[in-house]
Amino acid sequence: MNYIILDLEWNQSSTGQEPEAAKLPFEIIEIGAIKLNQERVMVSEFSQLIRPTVYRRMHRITSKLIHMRMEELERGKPFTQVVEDFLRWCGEDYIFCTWGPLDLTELQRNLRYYGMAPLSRGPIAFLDVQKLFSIAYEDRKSRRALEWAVDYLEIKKDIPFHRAFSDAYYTARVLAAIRDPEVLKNVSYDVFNPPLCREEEIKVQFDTYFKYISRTFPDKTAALADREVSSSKCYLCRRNLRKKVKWFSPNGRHYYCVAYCDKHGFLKCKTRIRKTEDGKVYVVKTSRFISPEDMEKLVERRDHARKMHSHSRKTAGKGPDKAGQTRGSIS
DNA sequence: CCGCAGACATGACACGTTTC
DNA sequence: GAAACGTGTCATGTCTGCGG
Repeated sequence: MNYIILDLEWNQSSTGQEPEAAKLPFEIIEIGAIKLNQERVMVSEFSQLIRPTVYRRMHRITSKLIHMRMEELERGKPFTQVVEDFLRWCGEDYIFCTWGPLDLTELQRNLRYYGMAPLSRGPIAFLDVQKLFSIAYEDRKSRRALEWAVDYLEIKKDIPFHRAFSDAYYTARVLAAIRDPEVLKNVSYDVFNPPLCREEEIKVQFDTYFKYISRTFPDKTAALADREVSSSKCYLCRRNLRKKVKWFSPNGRHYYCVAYCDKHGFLKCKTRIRKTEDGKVYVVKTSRFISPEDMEKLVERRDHARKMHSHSRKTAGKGPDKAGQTRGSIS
């Protein structure tokens, strides 16, 4: 399997007034890519400018960043042709790799705008090299700028940043620098097209956690009522577990619970509600085993939310409530 | 019935980080 | 500038139980 390291440059409305802005907030103006083989050795490259059809002026911040002028883009080819060439160049057996989670979403949005065939019916597995860098060299959570990672790894900066090809090139260098093959197993999913039915749902086991991306539901209540969403299952035993800490939410967007498995210990589930473009919702649930200490920390976090809540009630008199601690009603 | 709180919900922000 | 994501705080609500 090859690695296709993809980077896009895009432009946006300079006024924010264009009616197209709702359909196409970002217009892709350049595609750059590097192909690595199975051994992560560079075997091919792709670089193409795109002649814009929507935004005829370069946004001032964009132009400052990518050092490109509209006149240069006139030499570009139409988006549809460039994408066709690009996908042909990609070949058959590959996985997309990008710096950060945005590029595949914007690529698909542009494809849809031009009425082209979608890359996929549902979610697309890809490697977010920005995330892999964090897993390999930092705390798994931080997200660094590409140049930061290049400096950290002492990769020679022989071409300027912020052009599609050069950023794809540097991203490929960072990917190739990651030694531990286990890190590459941390695949991400672009959910521009969420799963529409049970069969399309994503269930993946990673080294230290399990990820579930649900099909879409009409609303949040329906999503939280679903058995698969609300369950706390040991992903090693495949058994449903009894909850020690029931579902609670410190902020209304994330939900947590802790269950206990006789064989594997405390299992923490974290559920995030995501909105789709057409107003539906889907759920991303991750499960991981935690230590008894971390279990205590989570309980404290719940109780802290409770305390903050009641404290604000007291100090504010008849006034407003604070963030509650169990915003959901997952059973 | 009213007033008062606590518990439970939820949306609107602000901040900090990244992408272009 | 605009968008996305995570985190946290603030400003609104509703529901329920208790005492009067």
